[in-house]
Order: sequence, then C-alpha cells, then structure tokens
Amino acid sequence: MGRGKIEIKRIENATNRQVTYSKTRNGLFKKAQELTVLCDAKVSLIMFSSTGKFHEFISPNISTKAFFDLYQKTTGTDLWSSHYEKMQENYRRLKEINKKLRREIMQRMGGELDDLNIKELQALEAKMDSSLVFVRDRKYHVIKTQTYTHKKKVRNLEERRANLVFNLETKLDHQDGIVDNEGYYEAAALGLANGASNLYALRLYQGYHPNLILHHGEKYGSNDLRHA
Amino acid sequence: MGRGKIEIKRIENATNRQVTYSKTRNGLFKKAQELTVLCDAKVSLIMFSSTGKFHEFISPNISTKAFFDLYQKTTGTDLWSSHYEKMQENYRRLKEINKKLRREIMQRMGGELDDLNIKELQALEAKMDSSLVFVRDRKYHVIKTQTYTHKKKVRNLEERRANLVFNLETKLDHQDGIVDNEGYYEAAALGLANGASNLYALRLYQGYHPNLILHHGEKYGSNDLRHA
DNA sequence: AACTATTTATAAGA
DNA sequence: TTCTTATAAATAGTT
Repeated sequence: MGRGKIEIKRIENATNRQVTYSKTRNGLFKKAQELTVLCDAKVSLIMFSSTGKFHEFISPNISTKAFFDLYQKTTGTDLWSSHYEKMQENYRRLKEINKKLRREIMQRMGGELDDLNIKELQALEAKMDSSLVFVRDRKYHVIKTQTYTHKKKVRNLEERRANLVFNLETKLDHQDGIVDNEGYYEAAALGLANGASNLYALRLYQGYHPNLILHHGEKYGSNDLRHA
Repeated sequence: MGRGKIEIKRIENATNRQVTYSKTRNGLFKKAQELTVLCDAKVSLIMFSSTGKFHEFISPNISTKAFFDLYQKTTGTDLWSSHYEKMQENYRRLKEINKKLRREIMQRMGGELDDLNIKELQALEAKMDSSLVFVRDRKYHVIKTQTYTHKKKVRNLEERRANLVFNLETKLDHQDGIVDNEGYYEAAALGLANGASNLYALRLYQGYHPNLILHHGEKYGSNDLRHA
C-alpha cells in the first residue's frame, strides 16, 4: 500500500530495507497493541532486523517469562530440556565419581572391606603403608624445619640473655658486688618469657631436651622424630 | 479501517471480538511474513485469544528454540534460570564435596601435604595408622578363614591320598611287594595336583609352613599373619 | 521526518 | 467462517 505496489521479496537497497523495516515494525506493534486491547488477547511479538537490531512487544497483562511458560504448556514443548539434560548428565557423572571417591576413602579408613579378597587387601595395605611413609616423611621434614627455626631463635635469645646477664652483673658489681641465683633466673625470665617459643628457649636453657616440649602427649625418651 | 471507525477498547460483543481477533491475526501474520521477506528480518509472533486459542508465526529461517536463545542472549535474561537454579546449586555443592574428597584421598596417598602443619600431619598419620589396623585386621580375618577352608580341603585330600596309597600298596603287594619313594610321590601328585590350592596342599603334606607359599615376596621366618 | 497518492486491511453486512 | 464492499489505515515513493 503506497504510491506503488511492491513485490514481496527482499529489498536489495539497504536504506529502503531499513526504512520499510522501521515503518512496518511500527505498524505491527500498533496492530499487536490493538489486538491486545480490542480482543483481550495475549500477544508476544519479537523481531530482529537484518542488522541484528532487536525490538519486542508484549501484551502488558503478561510477563515474558509467563508468556514462555504458557507457550510451552500450550505447545507441549520443553525449550530448556536440552540444557537441563546436559546438566543432568553432568550431575549424574559427578555423583558417580563422588561415590567412587567415597568408597576409596572408606576403604582407606578401614570400612567397606568385606568384599575385597586377599590380593586386594594386600594391595590396599601396601598403598596405605607407602602413603603413611609420605606423611611421616613430610612430618619429619616439617619438624626438622621447625626445629632449625627454633634453634636459630634460641641462639638469638641466648645472646640477648648473655647481654642481659652481663649488663646486670656489671650493674650489680657497681652496686654491692653480689648476684644470687634467684636474681639470675628472674632476669632471664624477664628477658625471655614473652611467648611459647620463649618459654621453650628458657627451658632449653635450663637443660631440657627439646623434643620433650615440642609436642604434648609424647612419652619421654622417644628420640625418633619419625614417631613424634 | 472498515465501514466505520472503531474505538480502541475491548470489544464487548463476544462474536465481534472473535471475528476481529481472527481478521487482525491474519493481518498481523501477513505483515510479519512480509517483514521477514522484505527486510530479511527474524520475527516471532505468538498470540493467545481471550478464549485461550493459540497461534504462532515464526520466520522460517529460524527455529523457536534458536529464537529464544537469541532473545535471551540479546536481552541478557535467562528464562531457564529459575528452573535449574536449584539443580545448579546442588551441582555446585556436589562439586565442592568432590573436591574435598579428592583432597582427603590425595592426602591419604601422601600428596598435597605441603600446607598441613605438624598437628594436622600428626592427626592424619594417626588416622591412617588406625585405618591400616582395620585393613590388616580384615586381611588377617580373610586369611584365617581361607586357611581354615584350606585345612578342610587338605584333610579331605589326605583322606583321598590315604585311600589311594592303600589301594596302590594293596595292588603292588599283590604284584611284587615293593613300593619305593618315587612311586609314593607320584601317586600323591596324581591324586592332588590339579590347581593352586592343591599344590598348596601337596607342599603342606611335604612339611612346609603354609605361610611360605600363601603369598609371594615374603621373607621366610615371619610367622605373623598380620604382616603376611 | 513529513507528505500524499495509492494500496491494503478490515468493519459491517450478507 | 467466508465474501463483499465501503471506508479506514498503512505505507512506497517523494520531498
């Protein structure tokens, strides 16, 4: 409808195409709106131009989501099932892996062993045994490192103590020339006791074996760090 | 547009409303089709009449699903999210659990120990140690059971051997009265050697300790099944 | 974006 | 629903 009739086929002139798109789109939206009001209908009209521009009309008495739900209910289709199925498959696989992991852990915790034969039990025991070696080695390494750090701290603190004692002795010498043991320990405590590691240093100084106080709940006499 | 102008408001006469719906719907579909062709556009037009009747037009160069995907991509909405948010949450939780299980296993295999402190390492070692006890106990139990079964089999086979030897001796006595050791063993082998457990029985009969042949790779002299 | 000649859509009636 | 037709509405080409 216009000055001349046009054939219904793609408009090759891009400008004309764009103008026609714009005019017809408005006409469609107007009609959709009229239909909504006049006939009490629900209309969803979505369009993308050839250049990808997006326009939408939807009857004001319904949301896009509700419209889609209605659409799917009416047509019996399920537009998200493909998405859902893919996820469901992933979920199922994850669950399966989880089950296996749990079983592996349970066995490594000493459960669910009933249907293992001797060979399997031996293999499991061997695995656990060698794993235990890893853990013990690691622990040994950590303790060694920590011990080294402690030793450095101790050295540092002993120096400070020596200085302290020296200063104290010098001072006392200048006062009345007498230094008793109690005074000695008090000075050491004042200088050193401000934290667990310092308590450790203090005890070390007093002649305790380091392993005795590194960790609690250990029997005295075990000198093997691998069993600490 | 018609014989008379009409006001844009709901048509109260149901018949008129239905007729107008039908006519306007056709007009819309025709325009949508024209737009698709003339302007190379993608159009989705879905409508429901006041009586719930459903009609749809969609540009032939795209599927409804693809259209919805395009719609969501363009608008940045996610119409499915509410449906599978719950599932996604479960999925996420399962993944988290899985990660923890893997870590636990890795640690029990002697890996990923770097960021454990001494306390944690000790706890891990203790756990693994006690688990090892479970596995050893189970193995011990299985071996004991198997040994018992073997013993029963051996008893049975020994009876058969005794019969065999008796028959043989009787036969030989009747022939020339001589039975040498080689013949003795041959007879035993004939009667017993038809499988691993029978080999076991045979060796047992020859006076070997069972543990020696139950499992390979063990040092002779270990009599503790818990270390078999 | 406006104009307008012309085509197209459709309201009312059959 | 469909057809007809008078008339309203939409729009192609132009400015």
